Amino acid sequence: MLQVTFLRQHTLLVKEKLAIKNFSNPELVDEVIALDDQRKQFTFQYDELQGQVNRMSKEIGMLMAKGEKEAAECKKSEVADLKAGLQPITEQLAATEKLLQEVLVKLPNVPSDLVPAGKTPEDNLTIKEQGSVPDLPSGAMPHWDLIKKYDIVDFETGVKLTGSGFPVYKGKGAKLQRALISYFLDYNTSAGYTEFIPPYMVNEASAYGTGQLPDKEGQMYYMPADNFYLIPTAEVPVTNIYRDEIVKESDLPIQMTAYTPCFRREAGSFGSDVRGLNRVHQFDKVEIVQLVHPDKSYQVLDEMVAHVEKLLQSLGLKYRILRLCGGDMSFASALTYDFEVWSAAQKKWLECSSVSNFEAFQTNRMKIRFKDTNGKSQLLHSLNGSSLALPRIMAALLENNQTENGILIPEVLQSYFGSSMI
RNA sequence: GGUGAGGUGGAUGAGUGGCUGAAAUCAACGGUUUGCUAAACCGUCGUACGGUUGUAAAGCCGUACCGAGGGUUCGAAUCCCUCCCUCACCGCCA
Repeated sequence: MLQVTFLRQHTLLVKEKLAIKNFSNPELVDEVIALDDQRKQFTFQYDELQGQVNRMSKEIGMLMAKGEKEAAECKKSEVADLKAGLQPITEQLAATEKLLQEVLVKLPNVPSDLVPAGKTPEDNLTIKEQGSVPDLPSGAMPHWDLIKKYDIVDFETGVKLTGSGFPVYKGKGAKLQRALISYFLDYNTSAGYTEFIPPYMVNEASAYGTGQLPDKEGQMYYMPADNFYLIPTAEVPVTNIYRDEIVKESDLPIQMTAYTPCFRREAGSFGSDVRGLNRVHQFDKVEIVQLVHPDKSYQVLDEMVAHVEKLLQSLGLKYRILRLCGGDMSFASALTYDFEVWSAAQKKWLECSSVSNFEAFQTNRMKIRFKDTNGKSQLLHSLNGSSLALPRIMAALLENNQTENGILIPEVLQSYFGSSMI
């Protein structure tokens, strides 16, 4: 959620920038400002009247104490008149505030200056491409065949247990998941992130805080009996840890990491996009989240990108880094870098991480603040990224590392996995 | 699931209709002093919104907030209703 003062100060700029996100209702910005003007007016009127009521009530109390009943009764009727005038103002104020809020949440975050214009993923900017394509043996297979050959992931049984998109990992497949999770977490914690194991279900307030609600409820699994949502990413519970908190500046930066399963209801695409592990309803992911001083968020974004990049390098995967164009960015993000790994057998790029700076967009909603050196509270900036999402990493590892004798396990994983081959 | 108790500022905790935006203690912050890994003393110490003064830093005034929402009343942390949550014991269970 954008801040109204920011919209007032940079009205034109905001409209220009929102155009880069292909936002089609720039007049909503003016609407917000007009509604806020109204809000101020009604607030002023309400405060004035209510102040009078409060003063008179005190006087009545003093008159009663002195035993001047008649004077008190007289005042009471005066107050009654005032209160009659107060009621419509109260209603108008509430209505205006509600409307303001409704319009405000429709405005996406303003993209940073670095964001390229564009509408589709083709317009994303490739920042870097690195790593080599391995020479695959003849008869190289895509991962959905490899997992059958080595019997490490079983989709059919997943369908039997739950439905499509709920894979069952088995034997070495399960072990490899565990190895990846442990390796990723250790990598993150040694970089200074604190590990968390959060709940996998959240309440409405948390889902609202990170922007899943309102609007995107269809993308989450919902438990009506308890009004809980299954988390689509660890970002939701982890960022909400600091909801409604004011932290000390000396406690910054706050760096958190968590492994969680992620649950996504989203109606899938079609064809090879959804085959195998490319797109599933339940998957594992290790997430990193930072809450930082607003002056530092872009520096931290670069650090997080470098952090994820080194992790991919350590796995020996060919990857590329994209700076997302306005049209492909999420609603809440100001700047996003996507990481994609090369799937040698499918001959396509698979997204495995998305690292974003949300500036104060999320923290404004969640009221995550810090006290600056002058003792004033200011919103923090929030950032998050995957480090990393497992299924596509697994797919790429299986495909790129297949040999006639089996699948090679990257060196950094071997101590976690317990052997060098599947 | 059953029974009971309760939700007050960073923490503990007082406060059952007006002088309570809220005692006290602790923590935190600033200072003084003595000195050595600390004590004593003094001071400061919630948030949001609105108005106003000021170039600004900041100040002043007002409004709201004592789990959330509603009600009674001239006036509510205090009374009533609904909801949420926490704790304890019991039941069930990993």
